[in-house]
Amino acid sequence: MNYWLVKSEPDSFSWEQQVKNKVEPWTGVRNHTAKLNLKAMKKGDLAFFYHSNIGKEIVGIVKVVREAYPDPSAEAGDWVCVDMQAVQPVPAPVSLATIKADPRFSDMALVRLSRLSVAPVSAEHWSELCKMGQVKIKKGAKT
DNA sequence: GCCAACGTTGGC
DNA sequence: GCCAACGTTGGC
Repeated sequence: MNYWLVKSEPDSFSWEQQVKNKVEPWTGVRNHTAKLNLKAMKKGDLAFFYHSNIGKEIVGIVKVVREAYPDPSAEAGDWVCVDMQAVQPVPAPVSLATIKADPRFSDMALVRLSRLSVAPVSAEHWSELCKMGQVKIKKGAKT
């Protein structure tokens, strides 16, 4: 089981839409590093849903329900997407400013590679961020 | 709206 | 194959 963080601009696709649609293909990744991360995702992996640009905070948790397959939105190239399912919201959204201010997270990909839209999260960071977000762990969301 | 970081493109 | 120029992303 691995943990991830995926970014989306709420203007194009928001957490609210993810919740409404329940399962949504995570398309549009056009960065090779991000693509590698998508390919490394396994069914059942969990990911933080992060709002970039507007909000700049972790607002929810999603689960990988379908592993990498060719991105139908790509006109050319071997880009991939996965299907994400909304699991639960983060009751107390954790902002980028908060994460940056905490030395514990100084080596997080989110901090170091601000432009990477699909990034890995260590188990330690995951459980710590869940605590900070006052996330009540549901089934399948083991720490 | 500006700027820094990063990726991509194109000339050599 | 190197590197400068340019475009895009995302934080501020």
